[in-house]
Amino acid sequence: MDTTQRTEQQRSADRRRRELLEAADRVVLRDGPQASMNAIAAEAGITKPILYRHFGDKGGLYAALAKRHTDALLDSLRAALDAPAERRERVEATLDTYLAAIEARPQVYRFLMHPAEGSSGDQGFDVGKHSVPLLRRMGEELAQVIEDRLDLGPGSQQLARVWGHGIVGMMHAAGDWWLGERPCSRAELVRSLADLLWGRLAAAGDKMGGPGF
Amino acid sequence: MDTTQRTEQQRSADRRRRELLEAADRVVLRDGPQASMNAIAAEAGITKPILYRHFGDKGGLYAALAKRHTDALLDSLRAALDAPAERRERVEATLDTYLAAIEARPQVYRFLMHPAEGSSGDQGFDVGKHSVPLLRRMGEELAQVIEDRLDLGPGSQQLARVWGHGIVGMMHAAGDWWLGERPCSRAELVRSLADLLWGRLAAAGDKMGGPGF
DNA sequence: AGACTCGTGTTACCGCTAGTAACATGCACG
DNA sequence: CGTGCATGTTACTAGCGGTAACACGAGTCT
Repeated sequence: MDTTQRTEQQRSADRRRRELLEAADRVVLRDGPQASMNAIAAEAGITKPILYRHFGDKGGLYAALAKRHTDALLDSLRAALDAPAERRERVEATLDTYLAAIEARPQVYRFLMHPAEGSSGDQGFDVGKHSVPLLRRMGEELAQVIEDRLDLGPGSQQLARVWGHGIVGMMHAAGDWWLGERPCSRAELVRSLADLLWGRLAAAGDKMGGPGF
Repeated sequence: MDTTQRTEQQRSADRRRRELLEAADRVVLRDGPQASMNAIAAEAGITKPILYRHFGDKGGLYAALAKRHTDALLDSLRAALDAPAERRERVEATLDTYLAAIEARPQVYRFLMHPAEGSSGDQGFDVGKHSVPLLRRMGEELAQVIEDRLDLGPGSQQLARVWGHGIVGMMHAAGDWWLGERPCSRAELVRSLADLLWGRLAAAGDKMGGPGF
């Protein structure tokens, strides 16, 4: 009875937890990254302390919420990355998948990327410790794929990690800028970025005299 | 006399403004991005409303403070970008300059990159509107250099802008990750990133059967 | 001289936030 | 029946960004 009861309660708690996360999701979709704990609690039809009992603090709620979307996005990216096609096509598909995701749900994207966690405490503040986990996870994941699939010679592991984080950062910054200004279509952006990764920067000729950029 | 008086007052106000900015600088260096207006006012030996009379709101103070460091960093980057050397060397010098800067003053860097402006208001929240200005400025600047110096054929302006923001994002993300984990020396990181930009990703061979990444 | 303005500074407050303590209620187990 | 235990509430703290209202000193006009 003890174990059954326990699982029963556990399941109930998990269900409640999921409900709360969905409510939080709705609020974030509506209000963006500044969604307050009060607003989320109200949306869920309860009050703050319950939220805190479930998630500890705002960071905990943020982490749980972020994990959902991050996992979902990473699944899509993995699928694009593992599709049966040429390397260039895969890269383009992956870029396009990411860009389509941030285009479809910009509010969620903002929440994930710019949590705006400026609260008290955190006096020590180790640099990079509170950095956005989505970018890091994408970077590490991509690094793994690169290392697994590419023959990079000696020092391949470190090279792959640098590239993983670098490419993810490129995708992120370009996407952020593109989302704000919409200077071109998604396909054009994808193609331009892939061209950059394919070495067109180094291959391009100088425009005028002297050594070009 | 009116004009003289006016300039006198203006100079006095400017001096005070600079003093306040330096105090803010000190606090940010000490407390990181969560530096509060109260703390900055206390450091400057005054109280909050004066700060607000000078800078309007926290965003104004942030903007003024950011402009200083951003301008300084951009000057360094321009210098590295304009040095008389081969393209690859310039790229490496620029990357190294940026990384050296964030390595030397990580707190300031965090303040510039992650301002954590989560306050009230801003209900509308247009995506990308409040994005980090340093990254954008660096991206635009780099885009200009690329467009000026490289022969990219048709659509060169858009391509240059995409690349500018993409490269800056790559540099930023890789630098952020590197600063947190320190997995290698600065020189190694610079070399790896330059290799990425030079197309080694596309040139690398597959490791096992089937089409590689 | 006296009144008037203006920049500089203060205290005391508002509304908001994250987070918590203390108290109430329902429900299963001995 | 009473005893835990989870769930829920109200009411609070401390601190934030931001502001209104008041006070003082210096220069100016009549």
